[in-house]
Amino acid sequence: MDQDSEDQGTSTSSGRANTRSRSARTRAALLAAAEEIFAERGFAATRLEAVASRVGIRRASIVYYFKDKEALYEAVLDRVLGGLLHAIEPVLSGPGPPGDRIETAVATWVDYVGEHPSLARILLREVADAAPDRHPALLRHMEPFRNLVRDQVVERDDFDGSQLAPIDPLNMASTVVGATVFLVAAMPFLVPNRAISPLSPEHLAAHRDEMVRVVRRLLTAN
Amino acid sequence: MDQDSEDQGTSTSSGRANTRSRSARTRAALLAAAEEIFAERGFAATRLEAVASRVGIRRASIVYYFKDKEALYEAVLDRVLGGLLHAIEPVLSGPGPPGDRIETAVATWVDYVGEHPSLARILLREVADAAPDRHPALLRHMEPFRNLVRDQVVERDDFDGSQLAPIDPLNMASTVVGATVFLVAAMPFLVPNRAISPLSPEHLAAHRDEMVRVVRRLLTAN
DNA sequence: GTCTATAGAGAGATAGAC
DNA sequence: GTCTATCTCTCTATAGAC
Repeated sequence: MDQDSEDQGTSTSSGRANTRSRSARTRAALLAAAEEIFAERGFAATRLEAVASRVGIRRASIVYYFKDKEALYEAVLDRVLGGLLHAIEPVLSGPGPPGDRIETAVATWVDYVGEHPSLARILLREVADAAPDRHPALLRHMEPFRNLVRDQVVERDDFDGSQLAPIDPLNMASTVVGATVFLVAAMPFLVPNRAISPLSPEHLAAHRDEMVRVVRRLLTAN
Repeated sequence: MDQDSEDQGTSTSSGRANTRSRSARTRAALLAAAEEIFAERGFAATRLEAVASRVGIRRASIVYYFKDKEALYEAVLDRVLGGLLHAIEPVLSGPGPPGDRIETAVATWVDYVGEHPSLARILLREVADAAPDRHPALLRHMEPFRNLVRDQVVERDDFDGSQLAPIDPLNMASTVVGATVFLVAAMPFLVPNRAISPLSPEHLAAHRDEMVRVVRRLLTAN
């Protein structure tokens, strides 16, 4: 989950100042373009031609940075999920009572996705791709998140000696995540007129509050 | 939205008893197979070869029933959304106070999707495909649903003279639909062991109750 | 680093026999 | 109704020049 793995060294040897820099910039542009296009079209429908041309290079040149289409996709997943983890992990592992932190994390999650619609679409597709056998690429990138959830559950058990609400944390997480990604992806085209707006701040705020209420009840009740 | 458009007549003329029947059965099998495969792989990744072979015919024979891949997909959408409408419309348009009917419709929705995981995946993909410009095929099939929602809103305004809760019905619907389809698609592979189970009855029941609570609060509060 | 050129594999669509 | 055969196009991956 290495957000920025610019690990092609600072130029192999006796590096000129900007040798690495151009490469890094092209690589970053490639990742950004791929993220958008994978999100909008899905893996199978994405044309490497489209990714390359958006960056201003030729299709065959992509291979200099990424072995093949799948490696590119994996790198995108890594980047996009790394960003999410980076946003959520600190608030979830911070100070304060577990319940509060979870609520804050949910609010953070909603805001983050609202600002990163690509993430919403990619999650939507990854989950749709999940099959009894064909585990989606997502699974390989989810361990940090699973650990976060597990730690929270453990902490909550410690913190609040009372019988924990018999919630399945995965059930809860799935519900919140699903509601948010669907909303973020769907609203822009469900709302008749404003074709382009990603998601109005009011809608997003209402949704965020609603999600916080949902987890609050789930964490409290029973 | 014609659930079963077996409108190739009862055999063109002087029909033998089963001529139409074989055709209809193949067509139905094709639709069922296509629904599953489109749901699991998505439109682009679906191979007509896979659909044909599951039905026991050759790829080229599909064209006898459906002009091309896209026509097949449209027919699948039509079928699957028709089934959903068929399940929900009566309870939403039935007797009783609007609020109650909406809550019952939500419960019906959750149960229906739980029994039709293909629908969950297809909705997930359709929403992910939605783009500022590229309106997904789904849009063309959604009018009946939009009408249902609109009628409910109107009725509720009539019924309950008090100021209606200032909820955006689309926001609410999107949240519920998203939460449910995501859960239905994700649970089977999020839960470690039981690789195959579509969704445990307990999880589904908990989710259904939760969704009903969510809409109840949204319809009441404010 | 980026390009041109091409190999090679599918996959959808079509024609026409049975 | 279903099949075989084939056409054609698109896209990925690779080789190698600059």
